[in-house]
Amino acid sequence: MNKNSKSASELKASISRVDEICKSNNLGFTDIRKQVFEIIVKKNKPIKAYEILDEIRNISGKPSHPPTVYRAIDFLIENGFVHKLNSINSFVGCFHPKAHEECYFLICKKCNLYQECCDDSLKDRISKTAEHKNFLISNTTLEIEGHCLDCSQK
Amino acid sequence: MNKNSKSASELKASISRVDEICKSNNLGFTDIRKQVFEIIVKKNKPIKAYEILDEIRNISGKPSHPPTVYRAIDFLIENGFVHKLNSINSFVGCFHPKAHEECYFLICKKCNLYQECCDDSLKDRISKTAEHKNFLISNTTLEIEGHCLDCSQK
DNA sequence: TGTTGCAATGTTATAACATAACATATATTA
DNA sequence: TAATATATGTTATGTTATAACATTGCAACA
Repeated sequence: MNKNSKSASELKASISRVDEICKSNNLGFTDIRKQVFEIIVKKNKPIKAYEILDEIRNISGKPSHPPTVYRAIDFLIENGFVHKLNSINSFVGCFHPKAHEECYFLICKKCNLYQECCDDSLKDRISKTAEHKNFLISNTTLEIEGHCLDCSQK
Repeated sequence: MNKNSKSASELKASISRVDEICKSNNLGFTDIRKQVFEIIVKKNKPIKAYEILDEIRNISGKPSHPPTVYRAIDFLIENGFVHKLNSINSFVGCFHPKAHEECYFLICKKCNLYQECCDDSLKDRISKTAEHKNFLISNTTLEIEGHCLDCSQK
């Protein structure tokens, strides 16, 4: 058992949390969206759209197409359940949806593990700079690539 | 005349600065690399690889292929003359090559203008957090999308 | 003065990532 | 039940990027 796999209960909790949010916000957490979310969260590493597509095909045995996956991803991102890592064209689940707007990521190039972080002082620093330049932020990408402790020791 | 265009002298200065750096570091600033750099700098907005390719084809009248452009871009990025904006798959010239390792970008979604910024306190904040998590940074992507003053007033 | 080695470029093909456009289904409700 | 809205299916294609191998040009040096 891989150290990155989430326990069944963590996984279930994560899904039901999103389920709750959708219910109370009147968002359709459809089967496809749920399945895509589950695949992303289960992997617990950045996953690519076409990997998700393959998973779906394997699971269902039926044909499935890119737009299906991208639409589900769009929904999940729009509602803060998933983030896109632009530097590696991959997606990760968000473990505290609606709890923040901005976050940043540490991504290990070797083992591919990532950490999602929130840091108010960093967030403040960024907004202050933007403000100072009279810039109105709509979204921020902050991705730090490198090596995690384990991998840098090897 | 567009407010974003660089004056001929600024452009020339930018190119000769890179030229100098290449000479003193024994890097081959070949015709193609120079041409790609010039196209990027001249545009003064984020430019896409295939736009560069089109430019080259227009200028030379000869066939030209993606690898040509991507190789030149790789060289320019490796040596800090150009940055990639991951959030919009585009490239921008760096106006203070070798003067820094990390920088961040404000990108206006409307007019597509960008600002490159260096902010030591922000940089410190980021390295401290990474350090705290025993993470060894190799490169950072920090891109802020939104609206610049002009565009948010319109 | 070959010829060897290397860095850069040319060329073909294809991989990887993402969306447009239109058809169909499903659910709600006027 | 017709109208509307939301979601999904399907085909095709657009966009971004690289693999793989051939060729060129030039410098080192035997």
